[in-house]
Amino acid sequence: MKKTILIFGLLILALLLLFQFSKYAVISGDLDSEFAIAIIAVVFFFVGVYLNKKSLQKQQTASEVINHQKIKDLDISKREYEVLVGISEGLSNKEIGEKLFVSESTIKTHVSNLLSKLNAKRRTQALQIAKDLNII
Amino acid sequence: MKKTILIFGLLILALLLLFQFSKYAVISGDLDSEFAIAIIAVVFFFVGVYLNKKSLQKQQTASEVINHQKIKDLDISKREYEVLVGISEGLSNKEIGEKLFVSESTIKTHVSNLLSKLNAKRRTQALQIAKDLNII
DNA sequence: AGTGGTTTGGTACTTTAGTATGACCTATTT
DNA sequence: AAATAGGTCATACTAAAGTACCAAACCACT
Repeated sequence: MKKTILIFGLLILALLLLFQFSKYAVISGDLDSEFAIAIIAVVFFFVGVYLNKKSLQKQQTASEVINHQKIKDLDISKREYEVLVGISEGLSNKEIGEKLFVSESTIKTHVSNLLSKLNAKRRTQALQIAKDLNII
Repeated sequence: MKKTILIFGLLILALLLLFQFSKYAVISGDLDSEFAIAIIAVVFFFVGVYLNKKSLQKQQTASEVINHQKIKDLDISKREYEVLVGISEGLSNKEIGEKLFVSESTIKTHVSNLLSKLNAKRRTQALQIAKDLNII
């Protein structure tokens, strides 16, 4: 938040400087007035694009970026998370085992632990919960 | 696509008119030059915001709106789709049956048909495929 | 060197999921 | 009226998924 305010302040300052600079450049005859206006138009156009992108980005991060902190809070280990990813790819326990080079038994253990940590009864429910928590 | 080009054309035209108008307004003394520049800056700022929003919207609609046509193409019936939604909510066959007021057997039939229509081996894979096709 | 957490893996078991098949009912279409 | 498509349900079966419990190996850390 503080960072945002700082960036905004600097931006406004820069724009005012550009404004004043182009005004004096035109007065002193170094710059064509139409050209100066065109520069200002282009600059403000991109400022609009930039600010809009920034504000939209923030809305997205809330629902699309995975929440690593939540994973830690739930005590989900790296291996368990890899298994969760395998589940989300629609793989069977056997296929996940082949992907991670371990036995199906191991995957079953991980899945079972994962389900209790996510408070889910089935792998499909685990997916739904994981999506809700933005950890997948 | 044609609509987009039309809007862009009209936009550029309007901007050029604004440009010319403000220039003559300044020359004729009806308008202060700094004020005119400020108007242009503001207008271009919002043009930037608008265009950016438009372009980002299109990227989202492609991946977030469900594709009803695809559902028809895959011959997925209303009931089967309801079952698919149940699966995506992490429900068991029995729970889906209770939700839709039919027996578990019926759900099993629907699921089985759904899997073959989606070319999936498991319900989790069906979810992954359904998301890929934007039908869920 | 021992402790704790993770990973691995097995056995034995219960529960869901999924397949195959057949049957019946009901709209809709031909 | 007969065919068609969708929905319903059952039985019987196979295949996954999931639970419980145990045990060994590994790594990081003190």
